[in-house]
Amino acid sequence: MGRLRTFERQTVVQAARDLFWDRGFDLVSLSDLELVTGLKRSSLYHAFGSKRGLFDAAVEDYQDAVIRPRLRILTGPGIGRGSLLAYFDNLRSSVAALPEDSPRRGCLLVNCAAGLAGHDDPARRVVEGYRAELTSTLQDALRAAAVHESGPDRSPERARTLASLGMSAMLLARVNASESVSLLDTATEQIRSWFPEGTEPGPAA
Amino acid sequence: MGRLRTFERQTVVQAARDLFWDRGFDLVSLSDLELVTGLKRSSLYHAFGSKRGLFDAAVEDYQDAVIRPRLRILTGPGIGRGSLLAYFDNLRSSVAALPEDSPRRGCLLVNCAAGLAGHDDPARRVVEGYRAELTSTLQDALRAAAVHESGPDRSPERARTLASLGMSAMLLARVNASESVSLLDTATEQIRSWFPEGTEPGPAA
DNA sequence: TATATTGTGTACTGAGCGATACACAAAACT
DNA sequence: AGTTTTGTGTATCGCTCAGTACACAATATA
Repeated sequence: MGRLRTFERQTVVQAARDLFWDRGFDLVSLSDLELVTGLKRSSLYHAFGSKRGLFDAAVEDYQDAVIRPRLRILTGPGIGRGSLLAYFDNLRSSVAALPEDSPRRGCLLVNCAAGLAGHDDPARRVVEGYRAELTSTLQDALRAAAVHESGPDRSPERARTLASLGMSAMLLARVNASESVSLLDTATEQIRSWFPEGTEPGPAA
Repeated sequence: MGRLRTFERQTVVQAARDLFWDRGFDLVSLSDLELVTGLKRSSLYHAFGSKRGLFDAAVEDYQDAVIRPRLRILTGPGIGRGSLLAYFDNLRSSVAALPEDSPRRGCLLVNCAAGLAGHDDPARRVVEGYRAELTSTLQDALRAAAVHESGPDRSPERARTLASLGMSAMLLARVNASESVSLLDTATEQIRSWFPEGTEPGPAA
């Protein structure tokens, strides 16, 4: 059926994703994309239709390769206090470990929230989906961690607080990395204060 | 000493500010600025030197006209629980009251944090200054509200939590206004839970 | 091997960008 | 009144942008 593709789609999408992650949609040009992908315009347009098409593919890959693996920590085995702590510890590493000028600092979707999503409905839906999934996943873990609590269910407010600390940390990751880490540490402190050590059941009863 | 200016500098700066607020630096063109200010390029360049110069003036005006008046609620008389509640109530109104598509939704500086400030040092410094001032002002009010508390000083973590809720609310203001309001309500709940009613001294002893 | 089909490279388009050159307008000074 | 100084309008600069036309390359099918 004709000539075969000589590049791996995923490799190209990920190179584009890191560039969009770093600079945002508007500040990435097609020449930039040619450079980082090693492809010419014609190939990019042939495969993705438009700059926006490539961006959408990059966002999808970002969700698959970055967001969801991270969220899976929260839903994994031993959901509850431990998974909440693991989630924020993981996030903390991803801010603290990267060099000051790494393009992978911060969060592509948080950046979208302040940019594209303000006036672009598809982008808004993606960002809102991310926020909703993050909040509800946090809430599930919080409820699981609170099984022995009496009184009203505090998990909705707690989920909002933790989600806010996480999103703000991503927002500040490129502005003040150490403060970003402090926000994530604050999330950890909050979790520990809500669920003191020893609250959780061990791995084997 | 020559011909007099026929426009009010502040009027022009504020028109530009609202446009930058709405769309961000990159998505505002000089033609847009001519439209909203009613001035021609030559006058704009004569008065502000460059698009960036006008943007910087707009950011300064934003701080003077929007940020600082709001922060002053926190430092005013009766600093403490009441001023904290007033601050977040005021913020809540500014999100809830504006129409869905108002250009004044969200926060110019929060948007900068996710955009310009990632790669532009002057912008980063402005955003970081804002964050630092917000956090320390919140912390002062929290400390004042906690004068009767014993034990370790919890105001640093509390300030980070409240600042995060505020920044996240601004971040989400254009994505999901009702969730933005919920975050601000969560901040209010937090304040009330830390400082139950009756904790505060009345206006007159 | 011939043909159809698909991927890639080169060169270009029209549009919009930020910025500027320069003539003209108007008011303050002598 | 004449001169100087400053604000404004017009027209245009060079550049970069996203997107495209088209020739050529390569491979699967017949």
